[in-house]
Amino acid sequence: MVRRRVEIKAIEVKAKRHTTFTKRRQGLFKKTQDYCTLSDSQAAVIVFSAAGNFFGLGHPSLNLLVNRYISHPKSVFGKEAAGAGGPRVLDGGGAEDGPAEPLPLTETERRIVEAIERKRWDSAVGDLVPEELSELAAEVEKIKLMVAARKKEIKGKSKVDG
Amino acid sequence: MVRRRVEIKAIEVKAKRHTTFTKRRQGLFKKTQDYCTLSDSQAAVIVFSAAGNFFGLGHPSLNLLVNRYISHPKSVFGKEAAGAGGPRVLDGGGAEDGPAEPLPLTETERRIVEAIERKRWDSAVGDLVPEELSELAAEVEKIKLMVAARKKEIKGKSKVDG
DNA sequence: GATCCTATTTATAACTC
DNA sequence: TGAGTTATAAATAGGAT
Repeated sequence: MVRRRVEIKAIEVKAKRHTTFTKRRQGLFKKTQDYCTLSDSQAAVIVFSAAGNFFGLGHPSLNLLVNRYISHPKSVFGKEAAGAGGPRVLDGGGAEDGPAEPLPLTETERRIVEAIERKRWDSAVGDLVPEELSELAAEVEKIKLMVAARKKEIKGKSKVDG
Repeated sequence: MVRRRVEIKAIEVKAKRHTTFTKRRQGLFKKTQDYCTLSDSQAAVIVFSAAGNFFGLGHPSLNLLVNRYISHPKSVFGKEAAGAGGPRVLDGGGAEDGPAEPLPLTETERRIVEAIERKRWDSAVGDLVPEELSELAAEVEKIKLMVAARKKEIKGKSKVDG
């Protein structure tokens, strides 16, 4: 019965902390869904417990929202991002013409090129560390998005041009 | 003064809908932050308005959480490789040693390599014809599967953090 | 543990400035 | 527009089962 108001600080007692982790997550997810319905918006929640367990929710879907975020200019993955300290992304920013000389490749990019040339994707990926995997995963997402966009473009043209 | 309880359905009146969109987002973000503090967890929220405006929040950061999600086995990257009945394995199923000399690249592969080197994925993909798109899509699938497999491999080796 | 209960705290719909 | 105010609905801490 909520004997007293909550202090917003880490709950010391493990059992209580876990109960709160479970109960509040339910509340958070419900609020997120109500939010989308009421305001005709799209929202997603990503949660990782201290132990590393994953919980996620998204409307219409978590993957769609993550994709949308990744391709958004305000994300570090987005085309217009590329802040000084942020992780490097492909297509590093300019809508301008291609650079006169190739930009230096990251280690991950170098691995990919090598993998393609040797037709041995597996051997290249097999050595990646977690950070590189995340980078590669983000890059793959970008390719997927562009493939989808190109497909849409083709579809649109075929309707008009035959 | 909350004259009546909220019905969870799309708010018709535009002004009201937008007010709710703004106010509830504040509440959602606050709850998310409190949640992380109280239960010692990590959480992120991604929101897109109906008009396409982006709002995001993450603890410790949105990018970190998205990265963590992307590389998590339960994301789309992990799902497909997880099951025994999943798609067949990449790289032609051969456990054989790599070829002594590089195989000739397909036109698509050549495009990809060039794209990586120029950091201009978009321009490369933008010129693809449907057949090439299919090929690229297949390549992307292969990367996804190997990322997932590698992720699984890492997880198995390390006991992981606390 | 999960789920139900319920006294309180918290969030917020309508309103005002 | 956006930032309070306040009466009421919703969420929830601690208990009970």
